[in-house]
Amino acid sequence: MEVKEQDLENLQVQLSPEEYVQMLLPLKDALDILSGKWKLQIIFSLKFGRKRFKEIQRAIPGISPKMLSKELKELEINELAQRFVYDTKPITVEYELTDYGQSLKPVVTELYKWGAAHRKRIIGRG
Amino acid sequence: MEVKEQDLENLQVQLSPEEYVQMLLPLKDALDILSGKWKLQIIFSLKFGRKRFKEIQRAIPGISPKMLSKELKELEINELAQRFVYDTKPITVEYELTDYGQSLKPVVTELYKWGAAHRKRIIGRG
DNA sequence: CGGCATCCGGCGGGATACTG
DNA sequence: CAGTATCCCGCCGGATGCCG
Repeated sequence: MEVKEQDLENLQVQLSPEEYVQMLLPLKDALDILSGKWKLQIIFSLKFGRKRFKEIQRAIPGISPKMLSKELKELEINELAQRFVYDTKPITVEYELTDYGQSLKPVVTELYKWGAAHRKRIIGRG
Repeated sequence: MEVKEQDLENLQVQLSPEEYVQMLLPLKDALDILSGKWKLQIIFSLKFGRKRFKEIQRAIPGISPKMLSKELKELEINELAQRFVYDTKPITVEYELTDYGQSLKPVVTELYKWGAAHRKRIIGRG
């Protein structure tokens, strides 16, 4: 089965249970890579250009060096971020989104937009 | 500080560290509600209409009743899903996205699209 | 059927200290 | 600076059983 993207928003056809499961696979793949507290925040913070390790850490309150290191490594493995080492004293390390990582911008942007709308909604109740 | 959405994609202005932190808040809010393995899968499975508890469970391989119940409750608290109980024998319970929950469709769609592209990329390597 | 209560084991991830 | 190593606690979440 193949579901065309333009049909996704308002799909009316009847699908079998197995077809539902099939349709979930791309979403699961994305979540396997991106879910968790930190990864999308890191990607967001790298959207605006190359950053040093400590800059990322400062940009994301609450993340420990251990977590940041682990998450960046996973982003590297999935070819979403790239690591650059400079032999200065002390050592300098920078991270940057790969072209492939840039392809996540629409995802992050949608999430950001929804979060912003949600904030307004919540604050509006005060 | 206020960042206009249309500037988000390719922001060039220099931001202070504090401004970066501020910009992350909407994303954090969204992640607080949506992050984790299951929530977006549940929302995805409800995109196509009202479903019974067991239907959702069948649509999402690997989720236990306990998890599903807990996650649905959290979606309810955040007014993203609504619960309908019917006094049949045995009892029937259905879930449906609220109008507010529907506002997540673009998020889920972007994630789905990215996941689909990622699948192709991975499979293409063999 | 759609849950909740209880038990329990594993590991995610914080805190702290250390290194090239 | 950019991490690693170690310790260790908490809670996430699976398995099972029960209930309206």
